[in-house]
Amino acid sequence: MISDRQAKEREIRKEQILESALKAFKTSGLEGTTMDEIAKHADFGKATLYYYFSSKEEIFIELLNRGWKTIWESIEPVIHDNDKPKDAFINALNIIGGLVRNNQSLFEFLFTAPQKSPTDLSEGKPVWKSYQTKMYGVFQGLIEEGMAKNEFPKMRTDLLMRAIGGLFHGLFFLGDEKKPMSRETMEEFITTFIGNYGTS
Amino acid sequence: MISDRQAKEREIRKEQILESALKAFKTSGLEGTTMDEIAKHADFGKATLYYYFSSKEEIFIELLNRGWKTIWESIEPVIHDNDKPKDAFINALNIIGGLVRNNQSLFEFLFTAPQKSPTDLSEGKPVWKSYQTKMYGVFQGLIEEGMAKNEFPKMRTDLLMRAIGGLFHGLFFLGDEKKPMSRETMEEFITTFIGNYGTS
DNA sequence: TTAATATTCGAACCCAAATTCGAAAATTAA
DNA sequence: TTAATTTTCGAATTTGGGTTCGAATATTAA
Repeated sequence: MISDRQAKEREIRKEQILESALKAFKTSGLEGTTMDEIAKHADFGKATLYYYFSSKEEIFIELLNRGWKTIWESIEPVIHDNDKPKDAFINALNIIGGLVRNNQSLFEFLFTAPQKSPTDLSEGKPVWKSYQTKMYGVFQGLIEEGMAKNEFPKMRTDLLMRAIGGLFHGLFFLGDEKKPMSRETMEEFITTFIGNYGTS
Repeated sequence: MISDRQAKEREIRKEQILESALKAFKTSGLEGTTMDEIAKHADFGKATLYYYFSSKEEIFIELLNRGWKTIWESIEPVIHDNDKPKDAFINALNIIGGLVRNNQSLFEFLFTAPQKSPTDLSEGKPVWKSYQTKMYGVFQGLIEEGMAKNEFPKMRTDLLMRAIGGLFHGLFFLGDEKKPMSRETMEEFITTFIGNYGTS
């Protein structure tokens, strides 16, 4: 037995825990955060966390899964709305930029944490990885089309990917201030570096 | 009493340990690496590590100190060898690129690890931080000069710094392959994105 | 060869943090 | 109101991993 409302409340509590984990991550890093810390933020007893998640790892996996799902579902529908690959590409970046702006901590976690996860003991690729892979695939495709149409400078696709990825990452996550970056600023930067988008 | 050769041997063993720590870091991340792991790589007993370093933290601090010192000392002498700030800037990047190419793991550690160090319990800024600060200062100066001379696109200095930093980072450290990047490729990329360096 | 010193390491020790237990409290169903 | 179920958490328990101890072993000095 489990009423509809109950399920909803349970979900809310899960989210509360996830947010708390994020706060903790922001100050203590991935390995550094403790269950106590999370519990404190969430205003639950430590033991209660285990009623909702089976382990600390599961909490972070869940954050990754939800986060990457969000990214993918925001990107996917608009990816083919443009004739020009470069437009599609920049739109997609802008969308992600919007998400980041809305929840800086979450996306910093998404883009930073999975680098060195000793978390690879689990079976099979985790869900979030597949979203990430799909996204990279789309971007790579757009770049290749874009190059074919001379909308991008011609260079090794993977390297251009890296460059743009690094650029994006630098804009949002480097530096001390970590102030959110306006859409205009970001767009200006990306286009400045990538080429003359919008000035045709 | 401690003979000259003895001191030298001791230094060699320290380096052996530092290298091992780096290997361990590469697979397990900063918090993830254990003293056992390091000891295994270094082919020493765990306890022996404490004969050479007083703690695990000290090992990584030492890596940071030596690494950033190397960077600074490679950059510093050539930073004023050019009339054009942009030339100086790109030269400096190339120099760092060369270092990275030579010891990818070390520099990945240098540029990645210090993000979230719960290691800030120690007294005063660590030595490496000062080198890092000096380096950023120099780069910032070059960018400002460069902008004044219209060698760089005019935009907020700090943002341009981030962008270039991200670009660099992306080129060397993003992607799965992590193949070293040739000087030519890197130079081509940086100049493609930053402007028309070399094609004047 | 012997004494002093430097180096190594297996075996504790210790502690922080993840996880589990068992029982209370709160909520829902009857 | 009572029984069943869901939720909470304080108090163990366990575990992994950093650090220390004390005794060997190796090296250097005399």
